[in-house]
Amino acid sequence: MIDKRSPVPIYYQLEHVIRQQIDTGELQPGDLIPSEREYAEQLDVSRMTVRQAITNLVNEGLLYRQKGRGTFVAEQKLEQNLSGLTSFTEDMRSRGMVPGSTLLAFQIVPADKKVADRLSLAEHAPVYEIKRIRLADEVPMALETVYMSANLIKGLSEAIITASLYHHIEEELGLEIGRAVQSMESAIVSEAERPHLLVPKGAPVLLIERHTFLKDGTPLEYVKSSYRADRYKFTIDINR
Amino acid sequence: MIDKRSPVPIYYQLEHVIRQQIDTGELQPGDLIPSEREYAEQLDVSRMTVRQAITNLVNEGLLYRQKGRGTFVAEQKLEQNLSGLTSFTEDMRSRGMVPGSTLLAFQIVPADKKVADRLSLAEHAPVYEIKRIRLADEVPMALETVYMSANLIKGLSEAIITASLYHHIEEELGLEIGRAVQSMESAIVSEAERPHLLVPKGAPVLLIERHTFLKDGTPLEYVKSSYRADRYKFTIDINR
DNA sequence: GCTGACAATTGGTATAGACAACTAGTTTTT
DNA sequence: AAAAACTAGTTGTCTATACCAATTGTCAGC
Repeated sequence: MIDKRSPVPIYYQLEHVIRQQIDTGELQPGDLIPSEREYAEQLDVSRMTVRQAITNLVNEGLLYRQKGRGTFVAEQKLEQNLSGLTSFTEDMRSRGMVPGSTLLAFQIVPADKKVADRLSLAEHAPVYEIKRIRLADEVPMALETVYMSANLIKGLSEAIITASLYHHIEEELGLEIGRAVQSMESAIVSEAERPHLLVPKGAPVLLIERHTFLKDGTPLEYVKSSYRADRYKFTIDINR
Repeated sequence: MIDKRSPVPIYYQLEHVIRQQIDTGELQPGDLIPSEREYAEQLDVSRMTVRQAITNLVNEGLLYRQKGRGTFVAEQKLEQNLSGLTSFTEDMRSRGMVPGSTLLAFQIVPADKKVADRLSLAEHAPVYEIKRIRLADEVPMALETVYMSANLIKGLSEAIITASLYHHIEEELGLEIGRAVQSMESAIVSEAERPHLLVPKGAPVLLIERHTFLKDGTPLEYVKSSYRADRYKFTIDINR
């Protein structure tokens, strides 16, 4: 089970063992695990070594300690539902729906002041403007407009957009996405959007704006979307 | 600087000192901090104790270690704009507004099916119901309803709520908040809410639902809020 | 000038032990 | 019967020490 002569640190081996016992269900959420001294004696290692293994698992949120009582298996951690940073396609799939898309516009335009600012470009610099209706199970879910620097992402085509834009950026161009800042607000559907979203006059929409940046901080894209409130709810899981 | 007779653990005191030196700029990103042995000798404590302090700061991302070289101050962490998990009070303060609150209702009621489910309680179990108008710069910003198990959080009073509910839970009761799941959607203001929010008929609101859990997985609270769309925008920073 | 050996310094892993603080149950006292 | 004292077991903090592994600089030898 644990090999003291192995070059793999003992605390790391023990971590692995406990992690597996939780994975396989041998240890259930709420279960009391053996005490630190018990592990130490059983494995013939120092208590501090056991402590190091357990501390790491506590920091990961798999276990929690209670002074005077013992150490317990934490409730199952929810997957981090960062639907913000995943693509629309992944987002819909994870919700059990079939994603689709209708291209409304795909062109290179000079950046207006707002877009230039968001992408840290000079005004009138060439940017792609991509407008799409996003479908879920064939029904309109959102209206989306993407802006990206045409100099940064060269040679975009309609085919690439239809396939997977993110795949192209990360795999083909080798650009690494670092972080995204997303803001959300509530609004009433505009008359311009209404025919595309097929909602009644005065219907609420969730307005999402996203700025995506590469690992080195370069702005990659600026996206504005309007989601139908009757079909879309944004969920986020926050760990302290 | 460090008091060995203090009941506050030494490693915790040292953590605080280093954290402050980073805050004040005495230690800049990229700086090499004193070695573990140096700290140990200077403070006349064991190296392991120093290590514990540094390890915690490394886990927080404030420092990073390099074997054979030393320990360095990490690049400035993006502020985690988790406006979801901070309280309304903190959220408003960080936006430069003065938070306020008007208590509409504070009572113990039997949990209905939905609330009981969200809090993992039996139906009709006693829960606090706290309804408030949240103000920012004296103007209504949101309507909020909080549900909490009356058996878990005993002895709540109006005074405690008005002061700081979270402070009471974490400091006085010693409960540790672990994570929160928050969902957001767009909606039209209901006629029941309208008089409190002072918005015209048909105005959009941002509906936020939050479930907060303790470290051990116990549901702590279930909160429903309606934010005025004309005054509130939710921002989130996502790191990959 | 370059290379290799060496030493000094750093963090990484591990030991053995001590006492404090807290919890839960048992026993004794009141 | 209730309260208090005790006990055994837990995690929390801390010490003192040892050796390992990686990095860096120095110095001798070619």
